[in-house]
Amino acid sequence: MNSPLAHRLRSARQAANLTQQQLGIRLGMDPNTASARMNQYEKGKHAPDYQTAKRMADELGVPVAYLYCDDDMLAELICVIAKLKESEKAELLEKLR
Amino acid sequence: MNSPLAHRLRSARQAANLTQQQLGIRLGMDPNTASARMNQYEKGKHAPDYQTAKRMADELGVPVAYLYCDDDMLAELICVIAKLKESEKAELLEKLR
DNA sequence: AAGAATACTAAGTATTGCTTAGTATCAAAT
DNA sequence: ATTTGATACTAAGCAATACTTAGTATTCTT
Repeated sequence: MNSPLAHRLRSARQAANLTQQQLGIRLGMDPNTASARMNQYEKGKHAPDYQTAKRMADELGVPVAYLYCDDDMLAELICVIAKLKESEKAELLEKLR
Repeated sequence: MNSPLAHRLRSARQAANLTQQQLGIRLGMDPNTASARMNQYEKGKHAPDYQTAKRMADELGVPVAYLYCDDDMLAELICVIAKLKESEKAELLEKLR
């Protein structure tokens, strides 16, 4: 089993309409290495450390947990739920348990 | 910002009533190194690769995304939602968007 | 077809995790 | 109170992995 981060990253980056290099630069990477690094993450060749993954998630407007979620439906739910207000999340949690 | 994995791992392991070594052995680690490795993950000294995190999550009965979730309420929601049937998850997703 | 932009890759170097070999801490028993 | 056993934890060297470099491949635009 390999990490879902590669595919989730790609789909979120494309949804945000950014190139691999553009995204890397926004994350604070050296412009000379941003392209190669981001491509390696997106092709699943290497894995970013957590801090980098968190910055990617923030920049792309998805929860960081989304990048690591191996279940497609749960991944979608994570994205939708993250957009709720705190009070709505609390309410949903109450209802579910 | 440092990884939430350390704390999430600890709470899930304690909930499962396992020692660090016991859990490591169940994940297929060499019994001689299981204790040190698991402790390093739990103290946040080192980060496991995804495959190891996935095995930890499976063994502890939580979704792997939970280990990487930096938002407490969302983390709880992830655990609760993962226990729903597929049809119930689909229904919830429909309702939320 | 040419040029520019984007995506991708091999290989060496830098960094990080894993193993080893212990020490620290706590609980239970004597 | 001391010993014993179980659990938690740590430093340091070795092994594995990510990052940088220097490009090539592909796609898009004109």
